[in-house]
Amino acid sequence: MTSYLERYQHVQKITHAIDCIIFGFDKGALEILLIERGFEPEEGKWSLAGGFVNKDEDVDAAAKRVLRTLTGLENVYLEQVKTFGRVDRDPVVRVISTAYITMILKSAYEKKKLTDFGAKWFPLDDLPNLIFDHAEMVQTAMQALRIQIPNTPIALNLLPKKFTLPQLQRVYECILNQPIDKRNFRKKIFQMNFFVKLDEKDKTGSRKGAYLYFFDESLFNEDSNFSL
Amino acid sequence: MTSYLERYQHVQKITHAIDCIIFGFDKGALEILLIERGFEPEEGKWSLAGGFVNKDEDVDAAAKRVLRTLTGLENVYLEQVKTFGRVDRDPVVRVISTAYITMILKSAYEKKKLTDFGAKWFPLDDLPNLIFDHAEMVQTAMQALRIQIPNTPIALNLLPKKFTLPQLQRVYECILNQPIDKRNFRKKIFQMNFFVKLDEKDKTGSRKGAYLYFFDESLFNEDSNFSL
DNA sequence: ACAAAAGTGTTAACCGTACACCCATGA
DNA sequence: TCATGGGTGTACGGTTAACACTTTTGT
Repeated sequence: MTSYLERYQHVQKITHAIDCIIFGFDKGALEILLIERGFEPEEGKWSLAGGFVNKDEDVDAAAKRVLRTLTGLENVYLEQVKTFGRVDRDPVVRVISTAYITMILKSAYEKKKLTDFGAKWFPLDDLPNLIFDHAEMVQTAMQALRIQIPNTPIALNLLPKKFTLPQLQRVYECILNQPIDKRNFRKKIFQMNFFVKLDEKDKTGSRKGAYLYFFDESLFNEDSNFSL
Repeated sequence: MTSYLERYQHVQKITHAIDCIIFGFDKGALEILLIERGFEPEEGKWSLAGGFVNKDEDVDAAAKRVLRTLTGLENVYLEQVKTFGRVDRDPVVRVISTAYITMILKSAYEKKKLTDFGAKWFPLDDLPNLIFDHAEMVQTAMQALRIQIPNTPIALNLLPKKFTLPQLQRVYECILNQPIDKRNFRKKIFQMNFFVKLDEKDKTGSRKGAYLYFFDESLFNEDSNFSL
């Protein structure tokens, strides 16, 4: 009987990458953070924020590391979307890449880091040419997002702790790419008891001002019937 | 400016595996095909059908190859579930593994191959101890399946081309793990025009016999409003 | 005073769900 | 004839979707 290690002797190893679809929300629109590629092939095109997985590093941890390096943020929302494994997806080197959806607060990251890395925000409906299969990764991420947001509160990661209902509705409209009826949207909010209304108003969006709300995690954990 | 290849010089490579959650349907119950592990560690436990991805092979192709080798079947339904990337998921060697849902017709595969590989069918509700994180893979696959089957016809891959409605209902009940009302189930079937009723009956399940149906792919492609 | 965004209820259509009996057949 | 599984329709309740006007306030 051959030993376990011997069985692995002949096995081929492959570079494993991660790529992050980093979503942000600003001025009423969804954006994605991209990095300009400074070398061939595909020089001048843009790419998702990515990196390679080290031998002694969890794949999820690699995604966190890339996020931290690029934005200075810890505890970012991260979710695996899919692994892209075509041999020719990178024309030069064989790389298998696992794509992650991530969401960051545009007010919170370290802007200097982004400029160091040549990163830039692009509105979702006006993306530049992307390298390799990164456009497909974005498509796949959007589909996954659209399926999930009616039943989980992940979209809240795009807004500050305190947010207004018009802001939240706008986030949903951007992700679903369709208008939502204001009254029906609020009706659903009010059916969930973990959206807590504050006495403060945010006046940046209108003269009248909109009430601020926050999402009570512990109430949500007791009764997580999320539906929007 | 460093060349592209130089940039990859230092990058660590990792063994990449695929593992297939192979579903089958037999005698009114869902089953999974497992392989007995004949070597340490975890000797005597069972594992999903897996294999390694070659350098010049698409990840999807590796999954197809494993399926073909094990069952002799081509054109099997295959769908990526998730990539499992913890450093310690295999205690001896670093292996990243992409899990696939697959469905095969229990009447169609080559039985001899299965015995050659030490493979065996297990009912879903009575699985043996699985190696590594394979139990988690099965869990994840079931969740993914349950979400998908109301809106896609993938569950039909578990049945022959011609099938009866009681059979199909049973498949849905097994995957969702709950009884379904017969009349409501049929009402939904009849709303979709791509389920075509034949004049033949299948008498293996009852004295009266149940009408056979088939799923018309081309009608489905025209109007794919699948809902069950 | 007016422009601009926030906030508020009701109704009709639709969909999901519950439910019980007859039918065909082989043993 | 009887036991077994196949086949059929309706009514209720809940959910979703459509819809218009008033309020607040800064300029």
